[in-house]
Amino acid sequence: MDVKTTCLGVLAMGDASGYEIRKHFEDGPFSHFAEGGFGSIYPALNRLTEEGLIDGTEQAQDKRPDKKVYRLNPKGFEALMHALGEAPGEDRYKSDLCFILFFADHIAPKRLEALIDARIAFYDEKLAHMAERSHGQDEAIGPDFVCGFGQSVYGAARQYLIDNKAALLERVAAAQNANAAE
Amino acid sequence: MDVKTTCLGVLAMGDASGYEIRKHFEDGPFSHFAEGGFGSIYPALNRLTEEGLIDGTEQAQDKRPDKKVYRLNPKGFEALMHALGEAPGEDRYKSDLCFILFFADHIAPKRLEALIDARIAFYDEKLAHMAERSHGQDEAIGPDFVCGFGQSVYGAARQYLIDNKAALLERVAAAQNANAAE
DNA sequence: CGTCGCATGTAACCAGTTACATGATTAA
DNA sequence: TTAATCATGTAACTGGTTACATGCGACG
Repeated sequence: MDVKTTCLGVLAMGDASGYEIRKHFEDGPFSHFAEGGFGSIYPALNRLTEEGLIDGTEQAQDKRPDKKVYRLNPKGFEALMHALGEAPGEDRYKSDLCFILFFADHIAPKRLEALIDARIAFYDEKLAHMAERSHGQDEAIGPDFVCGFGQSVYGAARQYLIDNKAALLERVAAAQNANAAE
Repeated sequence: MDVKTTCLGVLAMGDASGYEIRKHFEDGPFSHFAEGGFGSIYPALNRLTEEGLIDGTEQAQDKRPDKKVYRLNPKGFEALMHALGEAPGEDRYKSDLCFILFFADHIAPKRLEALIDARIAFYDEKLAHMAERSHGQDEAIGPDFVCGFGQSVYGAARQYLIDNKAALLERVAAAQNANAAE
């Protein structure tokens, strides 16, 4: 799924400008499994327009820069459905934190604690943000399911960190003391 | 964390050839949070050698192609420690499956079921693989912690899919019937 | 007889990131 | 006055993927 397809997906949920699409990538429900900055969104939107999958309308705004609002057209909808029909690529998860934690025995316990606490706070924020969105029985089936999935996964990650932080810190401190005594 | 740093990390756990490093990216504990194919590993190894961070030794093998086994040297270890000391980038998670599921109401229930079942099977495999590795009380503190984290997260994801599959399928079927009746 | 595993590498390509360019409004 | 939000875009870069090139041994 490249940025182009992801933009198509955002536009299927409602018309939006490039700027607004990026906000969806940052905040909205898409943020949990897709990404993209300005430098990829604007060119993607232009290419999609060229290909006749979306239509852009310039809108002048009061006390704001003009914006171009894009709308998915039938051809674009078809293209999205086609992408949805293909075999999904594998999920990819990249985590610098895990990489660092993998070498925990070489890191100062203080730093480990700060790193883990920061991550717990991050999950707290994410979860609070997601909880306020899921107001329940609107008929958004897919978004509900995916949002629940995200909550479930983030919740488990958060809980693991909370439950195992102290033990990790202890083990690391013990190992480093033993090493220093040698 | 680029491929170079990740290679340094793998080599910190023991000497390895490029081929073996890729296997670690695919199978080993690194596979959950790092990636890299041949096309990025071999050039990375060559650059690391040029920079004097690792040393390569050619080893002839019986009935096998020769291999170059790399070893992390003190300068390389320092470089790894330095990378570990920097602020970690944000985790990034990219999921085609979530994107597809987000539009569940446009997908045939049969396909949804197949997609979800395949993913559950995938998690089963991952979890089985991880469980067999964690033989407990070896002193690998960091790997243990990260492995536990992975198990926790994968377990939650798997459980969510199992628990919510039926409800999703039902809701989608109902929505699609209502739509067809219109 | 095919294809999988071992083993290393290069070259072309491409997608996406970063930095730059511009500029008004509004809140701290 | 400083920073943030709104708003769009380009150009350079870079990192990683894909495809290609080569070749033997083992297994089914």
